[in-house]
Amino acid sequence: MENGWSWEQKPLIGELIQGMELVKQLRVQFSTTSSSPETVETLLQRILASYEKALMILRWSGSIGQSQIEGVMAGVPESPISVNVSLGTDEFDKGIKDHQGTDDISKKRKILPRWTDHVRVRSENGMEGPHEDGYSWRKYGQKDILGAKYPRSYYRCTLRNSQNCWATKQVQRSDDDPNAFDITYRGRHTCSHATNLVPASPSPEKQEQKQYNNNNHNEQERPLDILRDIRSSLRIVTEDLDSKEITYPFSFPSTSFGCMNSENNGFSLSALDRNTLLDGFSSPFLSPATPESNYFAVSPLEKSNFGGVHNEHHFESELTKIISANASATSSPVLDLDFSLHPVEIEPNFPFDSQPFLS
DNA sequence: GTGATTTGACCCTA
DNA sequence: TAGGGTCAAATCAC
Repeated sequence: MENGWSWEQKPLIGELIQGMELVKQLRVQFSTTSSSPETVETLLQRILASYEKALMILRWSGSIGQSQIEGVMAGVPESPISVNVSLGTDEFDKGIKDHQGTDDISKKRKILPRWTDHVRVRSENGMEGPHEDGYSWRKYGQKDILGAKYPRSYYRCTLRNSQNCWATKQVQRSDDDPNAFDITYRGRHTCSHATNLVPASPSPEKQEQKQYNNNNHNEQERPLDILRDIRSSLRIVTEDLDSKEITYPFSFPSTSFGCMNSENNGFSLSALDRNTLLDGFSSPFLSPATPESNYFAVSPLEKSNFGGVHNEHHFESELTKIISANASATSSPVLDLDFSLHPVEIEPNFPFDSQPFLS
């Protein structure tokens, strides 16, 4: 990055300003007797989201030390599932480049857009079965990888032919932890499988998430409870920090929101896609509108922020900052951009109510 | 019989 | 040219 601040400064400032605005609103809410607890909680969540993102932006720019981040990350409970997201703009650019000409149906290797979702999944029973991610995959190959103890398996969407869905994933058992699987998603699902899929016999994880989603759909669970559940169902992996590989619960809606624009040879989001995407983020943190994921999502206010982003690539970068806690941990492809996310969390006892903060 | 998996060969990229 | 990704025939499972 030629300038550590040039590109992320605006969103950072935006997040901080928004956080302040929300705090002011919160103060007003506190001062009015008519405000419901839900309203206050919603505002709190949006504030948290803004500050989390601001901190992430700072972290990307190297302005915050890892130790500080780890400090606020303390206290995150463990779960069998962890998500490891690594982002690379090289991959993204490559994806844009590679996708050119994918319409030709030659027998040459199909060049998929190479944005990837790198996920590490841990399986407590050691079985290679933690890969339920809402999609149906067919294994089409296995390969011994140089330097890897275990072979890499290749899967593609079973709806490849019927719905022309070219999403693939690679699953490789971790060398150092045989119970862990590194899953790399390539390409995006264009099929409708995920939203229609009803697993015949869902795993406990699935059942748990299903129940969780039902709660979301019924909107019976209070947002903070949801947030607490998300935290309790996720494990933040802090391993491998030396290699700068970050780990953070992170995902996108499974809904396909992007498309390649062959005219300008770039990644773009159609108006419909944008709406679809943003609608998926329409409620604070969690999106009942989206069937399978639990999101730390963009608040409605942030829609306007997105709207202010003129550069589509930049818009995409904004999307990568959306933190998601997906109980299934593997279901949502993520752009593989070349910067790293680092764990960020606001301390639960952050003194929002302190006078200096509110003033 | 149908669909999924395995596996060796082929092809592409770096 | 080596290594990784995909194809497709053979095999397996239901």
